[in-house]
Amino acid sequence: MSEPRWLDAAQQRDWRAFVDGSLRLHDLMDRDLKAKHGLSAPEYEILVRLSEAPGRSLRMAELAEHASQSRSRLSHTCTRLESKGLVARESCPNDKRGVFARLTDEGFAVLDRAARDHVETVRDFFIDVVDPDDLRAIGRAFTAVNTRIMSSR
Amino acid sequence: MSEPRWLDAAQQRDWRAFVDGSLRLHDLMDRDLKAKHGLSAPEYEILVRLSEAPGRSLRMAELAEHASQSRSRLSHTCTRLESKGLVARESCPNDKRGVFARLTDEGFAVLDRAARDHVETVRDFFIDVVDPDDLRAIGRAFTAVNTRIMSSR
DNA sequence: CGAACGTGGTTGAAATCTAAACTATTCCCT
DNA sequence: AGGGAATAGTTTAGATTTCAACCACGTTCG
Repeated sequence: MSEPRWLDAAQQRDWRAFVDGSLRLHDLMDRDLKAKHGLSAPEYEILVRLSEAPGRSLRMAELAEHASQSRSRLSHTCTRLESKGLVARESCPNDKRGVFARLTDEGFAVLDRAARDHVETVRDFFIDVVDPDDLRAIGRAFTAVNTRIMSSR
Repeated sequence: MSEPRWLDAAQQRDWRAFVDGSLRLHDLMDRDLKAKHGLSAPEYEILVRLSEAPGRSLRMAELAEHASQSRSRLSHTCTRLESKGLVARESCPNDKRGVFARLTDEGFAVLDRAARDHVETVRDFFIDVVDPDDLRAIGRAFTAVNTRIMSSR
């Protein structure tokens, strides 16, 4: 039961700044999307990933992976998106267990409008206040974090 | 209705890496704390802030601010923490509307144990996989983000 | 003074999220 | 072929979070 390797003062400051900043930033984006387009952040994320997939369609499990959501949560969220007419579920011919989620035309239209506003907010509160070198550092760092987390399972 | 200033490919990669990485990282921390100490991330955050306050005690509004939580959420969470015996509510002598949240000795003990494990996880999945220069960049960047968000209200 | 407004905090209901159980299908192995 | 383990996805129940309404006290100003 030895003493843990505590962070030094600078590491602690940096880690805290990140925890705080990222929480507030996510929160801000969520409110912004909700207020302007009636989409929560996770919903938006799902639409984005679908829009980039071939045929604007993905298997549920794959979509969950891309959108960093649990399958259960994805199921619920998709049900909501479906009832709003933004996403459609289609069964998979090969694998009878499988289900595709497909972005509808209306879903695409909603996403298109939302993305236009969203990018401005991202610039306003993130890109424009961060030094370009620091932005690249963030990209490197979180790519490494993602790799680390993936490798842990 | 002009074309928005979309992010370029590199900015997009970096922003996405951050969104993804930070989501997964928060999620990981939350699960880790829950599994080992029965504390959710927001609960842990509250205990940390209280432990650092003079008298291990803060006004609710101030605590909400420090912990980046809505007042309503803080109220609910404190009620839970109180029923676990980790936090105590005390009324404020000066301002009869006011309420102090104070960390109990048991709360402090629980936090102490949790923090020892938590710091190892933070190292394992963040500090140790990020270049020290990039860590400083993250500190700078999110400090700026926090400032920007604060100034917007 | 006292009426209007602002602040601190709580509450209840509705929405969302998590964890575990469950159904259906496919895979693997003998 | 066929029985058990694994995978895909959903569902249910319970916990947490949000949102708006609310109560109590304080502050301001005519």
